[in-house]
Amino acid sequence: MSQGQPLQRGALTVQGILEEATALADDGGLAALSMRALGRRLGVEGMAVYHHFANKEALLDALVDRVFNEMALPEGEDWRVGLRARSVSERLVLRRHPWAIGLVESRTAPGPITLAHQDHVIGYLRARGFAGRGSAQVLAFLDAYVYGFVLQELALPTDPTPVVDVVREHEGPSPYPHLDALITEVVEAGYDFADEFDVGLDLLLDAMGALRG
Amino acid sequence: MSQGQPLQRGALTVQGILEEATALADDGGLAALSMRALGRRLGVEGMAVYHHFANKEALLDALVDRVFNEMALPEGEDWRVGLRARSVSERLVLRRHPWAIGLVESRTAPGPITLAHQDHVIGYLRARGFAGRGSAQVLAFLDAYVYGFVLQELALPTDPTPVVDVVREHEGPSPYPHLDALITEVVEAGYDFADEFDVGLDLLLDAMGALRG
DNA sequence: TATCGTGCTTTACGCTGTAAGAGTCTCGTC
DNA sequence: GACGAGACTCTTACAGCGTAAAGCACGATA
Repeated sequence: MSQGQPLQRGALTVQGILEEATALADDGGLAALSMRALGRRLGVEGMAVYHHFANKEALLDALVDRVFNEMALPEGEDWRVGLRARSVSERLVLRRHPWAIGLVESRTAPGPITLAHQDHVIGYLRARGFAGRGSAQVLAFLDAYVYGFVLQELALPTDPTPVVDVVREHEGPSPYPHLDALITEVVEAGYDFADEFDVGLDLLLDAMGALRG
Repeated sequence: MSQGQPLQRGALTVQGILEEATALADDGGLAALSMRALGRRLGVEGMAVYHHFANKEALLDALVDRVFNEMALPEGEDWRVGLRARSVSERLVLRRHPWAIGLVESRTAPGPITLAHQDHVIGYLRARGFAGRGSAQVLAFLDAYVYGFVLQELALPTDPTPVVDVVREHEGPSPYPHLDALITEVVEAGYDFADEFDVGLDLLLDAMGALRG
């Protein structure tokens, strides 16, 4: 699967293609994942991939599905502990593959790995006192929080100084007085947005108790 | 701004371009928004747009920023009521422009409208007992929930029957027993995922009280 | 009237996904 | 061993993409 050297005939496998496609997207974003670039990386012409996937959409479907394989399943008796671990893992996986969350929006047919993952979580919750609808709600609300938080993290500039400059770049009264104050009080006091994930997660987990039984 | 008829020289404005670009993306998704298609809709060659926006990225930046104009700002004394109204509006706007949430991921420099919106919300929260960090947390957690929920809504198939078929399409024991049970108990009893938004939102708003003062 | 800048068009380049067809290699069967 | 059938890959081609560069036409200014 390494770059450049041509493969033996038949050495192109679905697994291998998915691995290289993931690596390609991880490195250069979704835009870098073209069929030709993927072929190049596999030591093959781009069109060769079409013998293993009907079209690019099918490849992307499989890619998204595969991401769920990396997410930890909830474990242990205490559902708060189990769900927290799963959510933490989910966030890390989505940060590792930033292209995945952008793809979710456009694909409406969950793959087998995704279904198996969700099936497991639902079963886990049902065994711990969450009734039918309650289990679905807990899964949906936690996922919503994780997806949304990661989305904000990805949109966060790696270097905040230009934004800070924009907020403060003015003469006379600031156009964004409250953001200005927030920067002074919080951001400049060593605030790390990533730390807030656990805070919000614990608040949400506490709230989920109301959906039990 | 209507389709087809050529414009007078100079009739192409930033506002007009943004309006048509939004309509184009609303209708056919982000993929339908090409510079040539946009020009066609404006009665102009695609390249003409480049006299008003440096490149497509700049256009997309402005599009995302403009979306924030449609979101209601929080109002009233009761912060729970004010925030709930804002979140409900935010969700509706994101559903109206499904392409917007996919764009957020890739743009790290918030525009002036976005900044003004956030500034207002932070000010609103500060005036109602949320200290520096607390106000930032409330905004982040609520947005995370709304973004993530809408993301799931957009990924939801408009017609769930094919997914139901996949879950149940088996001989012998179901590969997804808990999802199968969930469908029986909940989905087939007239479950509407959209209704869950308010449930989760109220739980989260209750939890936000802990960040006050 | 001559000049200039603005706003739009034209042309061109390298990229994209993928349809169609032409090889070529590997098998199972006789 | 010969042969037919598939499976697999490559080649070619097409329409569309973002956008650099240059050209053209008009209104305002000198």
